[in-house]
Amino acid sequence: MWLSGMEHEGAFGDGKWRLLQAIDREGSLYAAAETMNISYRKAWGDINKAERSLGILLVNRQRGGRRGGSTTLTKAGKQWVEAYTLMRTDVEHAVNTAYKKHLNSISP
Amino acid sequence: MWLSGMEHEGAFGDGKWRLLQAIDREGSLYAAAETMNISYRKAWGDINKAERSLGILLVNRQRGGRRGGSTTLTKAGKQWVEAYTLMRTDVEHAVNTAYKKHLNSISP
DNA sequence: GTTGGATATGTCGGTTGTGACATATCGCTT
DNA sequence: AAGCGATATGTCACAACCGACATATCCAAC
Repeated sequence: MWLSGMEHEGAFGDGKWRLLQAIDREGSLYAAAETMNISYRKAWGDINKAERSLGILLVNRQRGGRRGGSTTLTKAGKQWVEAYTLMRTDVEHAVNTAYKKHLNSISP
Repeated sequence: MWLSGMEHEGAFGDGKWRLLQAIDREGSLYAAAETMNISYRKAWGDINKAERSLGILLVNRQRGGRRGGSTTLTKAGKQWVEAYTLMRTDVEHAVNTAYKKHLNSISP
């Protein structure tokens, strides 16, 4: 499952969803990218695209400082993750049910 | 919505679904491709991919003859279209409901 | 056996998406 | 002021996908 809009094609999906969760755990985009085995550049691009697509500020970015900086979820970001998680569960369940109901007996 | 499998990525979706319906109406792949404004080559490739992905013979192909040939849905093909249509309706409804329930109040 | 109109299929060039590389920037700490 | 470790961003090459073009093949009707 993923979301699209009129202007933004792959606005949000499970990849960005897991990335946001990793940011929440790690406290930085850099560390989150590492744990997901993707380049920092990609992670950064994904977050930006998600924010621009959704029109929601998902993360607080902190540059510089002793520890270089940090990235954390905004309140709206946490809300979004929570809501997406719930929707994802509902949809997954519905798809499973519909699949079993209609296609399971036909498709090998 | 569309279906994928372990080995086949875009196995079946609304495009192929509409193509099968067009074949059922027109009685030939050639005519179906025309009404959908896609090349015969693409339509042919799509049908083949769908059949190989699903492991189901969806159409009867008839080559040669006075009228050149024809393509019609097999019984299994009609069953598949019917089942996919039902599943599609269920999923669409569930997605709408889940979206309104969880995301509508958040996303602009 | 020739024709007509469809199916069948290889190939190739353009388009788009995606990630790696390189580099700039920031600000606390020392 | 120098260093460090993170964020920020332009660029570019490569892969993967997709459709257009070209061509071969089939067979009932005549």
